[in-house]
Amino acid sequence: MSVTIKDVAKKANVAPSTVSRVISNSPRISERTKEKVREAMEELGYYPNFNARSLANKSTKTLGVIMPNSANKTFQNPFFPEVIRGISSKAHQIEYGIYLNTGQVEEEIFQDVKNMVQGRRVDGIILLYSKVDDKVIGYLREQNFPFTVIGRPYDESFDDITYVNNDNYKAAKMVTEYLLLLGHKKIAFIGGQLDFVVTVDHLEGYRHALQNAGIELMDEYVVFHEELQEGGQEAVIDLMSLNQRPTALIVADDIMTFGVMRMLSEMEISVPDDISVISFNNLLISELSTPPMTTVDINIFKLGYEAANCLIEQILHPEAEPKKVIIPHKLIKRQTCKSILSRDS
Amino acid sequence: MSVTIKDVAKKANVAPSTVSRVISNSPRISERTKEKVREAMEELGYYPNFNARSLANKSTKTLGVIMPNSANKTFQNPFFPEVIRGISSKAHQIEYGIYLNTGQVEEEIFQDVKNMVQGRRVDGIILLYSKVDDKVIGYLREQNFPFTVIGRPYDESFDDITYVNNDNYKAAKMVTEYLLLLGHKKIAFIGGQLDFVVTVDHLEGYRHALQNAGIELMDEYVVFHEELQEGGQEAVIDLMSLNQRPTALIVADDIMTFGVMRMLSEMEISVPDDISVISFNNLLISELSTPPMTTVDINIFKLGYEAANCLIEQILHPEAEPKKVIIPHKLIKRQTCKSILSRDS
DNA sequence: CTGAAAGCGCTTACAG
DNA sequence: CTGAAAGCGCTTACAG
Repeated sequence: MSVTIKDVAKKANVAPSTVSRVISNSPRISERTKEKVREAMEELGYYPNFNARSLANKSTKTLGVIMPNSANKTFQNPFFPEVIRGISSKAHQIEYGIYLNTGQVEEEIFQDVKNMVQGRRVDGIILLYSKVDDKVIGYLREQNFPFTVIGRPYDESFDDITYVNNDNYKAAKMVTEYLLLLGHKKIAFIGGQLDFVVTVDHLEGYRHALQNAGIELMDEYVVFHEELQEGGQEAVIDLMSLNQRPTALIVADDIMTFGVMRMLSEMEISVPDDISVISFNNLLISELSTPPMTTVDINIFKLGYEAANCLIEQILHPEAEPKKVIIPHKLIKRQTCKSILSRDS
Repeated sequence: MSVTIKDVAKKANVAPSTVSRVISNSPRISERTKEKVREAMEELGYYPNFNARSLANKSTKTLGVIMPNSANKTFQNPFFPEVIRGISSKAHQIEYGIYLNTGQVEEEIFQDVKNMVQGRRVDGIILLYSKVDDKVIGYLREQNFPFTVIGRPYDESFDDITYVNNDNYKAAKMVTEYLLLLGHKKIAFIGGQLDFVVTVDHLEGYRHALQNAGIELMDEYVVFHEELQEGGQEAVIDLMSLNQRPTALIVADDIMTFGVMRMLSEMEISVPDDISVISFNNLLISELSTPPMTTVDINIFKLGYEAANCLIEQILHPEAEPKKVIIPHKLIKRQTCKSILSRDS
């Protein structure tokens, strides 16, 4: 029922193979014939069938995008629409599409990836998360299937993996140093899920900054929470119940910070007068907290864009060297951090 | 290089057609043969090639999901991950995949849709938005391609369109009535983009509620803003500059409410003591505002789930009647609305 | 219950 | 510069 290459061929009085060559704009076809064929295509409203093309070509022109498990509330983090916007922006440029995978649990995701890869449903894969000991990464490597991860693969020995990341270690270190400069010594750290590599990196940065400043790390000051929203609130309760309340909080994610600030406000602890808060990501809504939060911009859009870029490179040049791209971060000072130097002196 | 049906056939000593039947679990194949073939598949690590299957089958087992234009900041609304989670949940059940489209501008989206449809890249389409006079809807209708829209198609004459929606008119009416009951008479309305059908419906509900209460609608109390975040803030400035300041605000979306509350706080107008605020959507983060916002839960997940459900129905039974599914909404009372009856008496 | 053959709609050596 | 033919990896009437 759909118009095929044959219909066009008949109409234009050429062979189907010629039509095919016109579609791919082969230089071996004369301009006159091209004209003729294009007219026929126009008149008949011809559109190439994607599956036929993919089958013959062994190329799907689509990128697989794997989200973290959707059972987790992290899924609703506006981080994802924004990375996807970045990916999609690059993909569009070169006329690739996006096949989105959102499994509920890890095993489901793993099976989906297998199907995508072996079933040749996509030409390459972008992993939107990077977890400690992730089966998916292992599988993709052993299949030698093009993929890039957003974040850093946990295992250092995986130096053949292309990834796009922020320097999360450095960002966390910088943030801690910033608080130290403001006179804070009791700095707590509210991290995300411990099996995400980013959490590990943040923690390291925090640790080293304290160490360099000669401040002992207090275990009670370091907490991790799975659920973004509730997590932030529980963390605050824990920390504020301590004898030695922290004077500053480093929070893994802006959304979590909303929970943190809300809880603080319920306890009538004022930000930044009583406590400073700083977080990561600079989501669009992060400037809408009251007061607007100080956070680290990680350029989410670019993370996505570059990931797509690297993946395409790999697909086109499978033999090229793996790339490691670091997207710069930037401290966005707003109103949740305050110097306490005056207090002490 | 990949294992094909032929390889399996050879290994299992049967014809390729038999292997194909085993894959589709045809009842006409004996259990013994099935066993044998499955073993061979297992040993060889066979996975069906998706494109070949789609081509022969004329079915891609994938759902196209069209997002609103990504140039707009609405794109980052956590509404989208949540609908997608709903869609994806249903899709997974029946082993369908999701092909995600995110054009930057309307024309691009329109072209993409054409390619998806004509190129048979997907079996059906879910539109995640519903705009006044949308070309895409017109096109899909005329192509007689299966699709469902989340929201309500603008043109009433399009009664052949399947959609999943909230009763946004009723929700807005209820919200207004709730504020009236609390004693508010000066109620302002901060709507979203006027070319989204949901905005139109909200406005109608607001209007009728006021009318029923015998309160004249003041034009200055009705504002619309495109950009979610800045929009909310500008709106507040406009409204608070009026001689007759409103005592209550109805805001189109929770994210916008963050902007609204932030601005109010800067003006040292206290919520809910000086002004009540109520909004729509009940995003996860909506309970993290300070104070936590009163909002209308629209069950975003279910909106997505049902949309996928309806679409699948259409794909499987093209002749079935179009469906109109209304997902119930629910007022979530938190802490941004306050009765002002005491004041007056 | 199973096989041989044609077909899905393209692409691409091979020939001329 | 163009065409005829084989092939991509499946499915599905048709036969037996």
